[in-house]
Amino acid sequence: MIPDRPLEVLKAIVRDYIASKEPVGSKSLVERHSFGVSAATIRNDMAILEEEELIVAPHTSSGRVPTDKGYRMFVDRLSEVKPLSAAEKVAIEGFLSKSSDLDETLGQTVRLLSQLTNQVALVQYPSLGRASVRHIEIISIDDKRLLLMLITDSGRIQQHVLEIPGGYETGDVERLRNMLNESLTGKGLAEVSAIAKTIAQKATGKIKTLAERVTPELLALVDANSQEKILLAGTSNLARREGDFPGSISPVLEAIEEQVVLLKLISEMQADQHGVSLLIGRENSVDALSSTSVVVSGYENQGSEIARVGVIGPTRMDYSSNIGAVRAVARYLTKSLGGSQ
Amino acid sequence: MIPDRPLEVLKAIVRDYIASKEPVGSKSLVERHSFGVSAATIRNDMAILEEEELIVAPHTSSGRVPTDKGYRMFVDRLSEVKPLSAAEKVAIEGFLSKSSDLDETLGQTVRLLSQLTNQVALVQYPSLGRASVRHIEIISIDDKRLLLMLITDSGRIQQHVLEIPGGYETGDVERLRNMLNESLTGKGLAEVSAIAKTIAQKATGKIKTLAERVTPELLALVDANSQEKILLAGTSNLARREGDFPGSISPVLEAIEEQVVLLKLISEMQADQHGVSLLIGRENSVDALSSTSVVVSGYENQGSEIARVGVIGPTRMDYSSNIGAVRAVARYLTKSLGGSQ
DNA sequence: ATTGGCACTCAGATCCATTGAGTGCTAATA
DNA sequence: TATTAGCACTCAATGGATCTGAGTGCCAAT
Repeated sequence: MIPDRPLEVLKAIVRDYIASKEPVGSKSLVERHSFGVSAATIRNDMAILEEEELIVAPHTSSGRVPTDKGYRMFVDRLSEVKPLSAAEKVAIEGFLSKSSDLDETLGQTVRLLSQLTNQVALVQYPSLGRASVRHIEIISIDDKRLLLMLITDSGRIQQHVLEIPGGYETGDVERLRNMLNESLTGKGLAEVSAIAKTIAQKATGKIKTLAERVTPELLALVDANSQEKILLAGTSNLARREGDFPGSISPVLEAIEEQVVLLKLISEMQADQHGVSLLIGRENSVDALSSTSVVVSGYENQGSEIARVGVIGPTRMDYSSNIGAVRAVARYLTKSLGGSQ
Repeated sequence: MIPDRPLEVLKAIVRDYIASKEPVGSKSLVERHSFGVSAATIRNDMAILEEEELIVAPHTSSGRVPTDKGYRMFVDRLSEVKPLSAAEKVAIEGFLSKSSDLDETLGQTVRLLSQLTNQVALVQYPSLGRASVRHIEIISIDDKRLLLMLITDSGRIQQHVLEIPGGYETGDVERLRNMLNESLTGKGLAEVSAIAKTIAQKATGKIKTLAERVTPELLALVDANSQEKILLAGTSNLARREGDFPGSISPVLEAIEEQVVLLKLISEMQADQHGVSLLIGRENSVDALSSTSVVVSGYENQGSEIARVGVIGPTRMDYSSNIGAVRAVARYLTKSLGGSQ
């Protein structure tokens, strides 16, 4: 319904605004781009865009600035994902091919992504919800303490130290471990709860009391710790973009530090056609983040999405590049996990 | 050499400046404090302080502001550590008595400290350097991968997943584990390198090749990963103090994100009489941190300091409270570790 | 050693005129 | 009907100019 040229104008406005931080006016627009029409015509087009709430003027008779809706239109219909440069690809390959350890891989990924985009990068740990048990380990640290570990098929390792009354021998612990592994390996985390209880019942004597001490902790690992977890990097990149935030950046930083909020945000996002999903400005429900945009993509293991990775930055960000970088990093991460997990 | 009253004046200047953010002048000084002398006399005293470079005037004929040297004098000779309120003590007790898991304890500690002080809090992981091996664990994740773990007597757990050629049985792995534990448990980390090599030599057949694969990784855990590690919390507290930094806060945030720099900083600090040590402003060598101060204290396990905990904030901070909070948290942390490690 | 008095300084607030990028509208044009 | 040139108008930003007041340094008197 909106004719073509006005849309082209919108595209130009978004690009110029991203580049210059200044509201862009009709004159500078015809100078920088060759529309083949006069500034007056562009002004007419801009009137249409303003009518549609795609752009807005910060004050009467100043240049225009894209609205959230304008950015949305831009990314959905007007922009192309910018492919990474060769150098960037090399950087990614080099970074991610190093390790087979999940913690390290994710840590590197998030740092890489923040460098690539100059934004705050985030990566979500594979959620325990859909994972299954690969291995359970119980280690005697000394006669009064055990280290309980849960390794899932996504490679995530959870551990917890717990205290027990003395008097157990290595054999006891080992027997319990074997029992747990036999019945739980391969099972989905959701099933662990029920199964673990029957184990505690089946056991006898010393082992039973030990099992009664251990299984609640195991459930706690599955349950309480199945709270998702997020890794952040490059927080200072936000501060560098200080001018892009009205007032102070401190509420923004606070909101980002609040993992729960972030997690809710990124898990509710639905991937679009590119496998990348984004929230622009007030599209998210967190007030403090009303002038930020979030770009995330899922990464996979064994063919299904296990968690998400992305960046968060000012609404006025370079969407083309950031979408490209997030998508690429997500792919490489998937590849890197698939190779070794 | 500096008479008493001028020092009292310095004390008042520091306090007023911390409270008001405004350079403080002679008149407001006599109003707020009862020195029993006139403003003119205070001015004379201030001239002495300025002579000694303890205070400075931002511009001719404005109020005075403490210099780094002035703050130093204040904390060393003029201020008392402010004891925590009862409520704060309760908060600390409640927080730290929960868990016996090192990761959790440190994570809680750093968040607690940042809330208590409204500053950026940091806690250093127990350094591996002085620690000894409590336990080594090798777990078969599947037939091609092992999880190698190193648990030290400070409670720190390091882990790494490594790939091995197939064809090993559980027994092989177990045997190697036992060998490693027998020779390494209780040994200092510095000795691990030498001992591990002899083990690889002593072993035979399958075990030998396995050992040859595993020991380098074990050394890597000890060595490369004995890079110290720091946990941060409350970064947004810095942003809230934005006005306290000349120019932008972003270089400050960058410097703080740079763990290496921070680590160097806090490990070089020497504890003073209170068990707390601090760097004020340019006393530290990092340029970006020239308008921040760092307050740290060591925490102990088995009677000797294993790492440090503290806060970092603007030079214009409330030293009395922050020193109190850091000291208290360090003590409780020591207690908490002593109880369960 | 302390004080009242006084001239002096200077950052910051307030006011005002100027500037210029940018707009909306209208009437002419293709 | 779409485009354009022209023009009056708006308003943020800029740059003096002026005023104000907190604060100083110094000196002579106590």
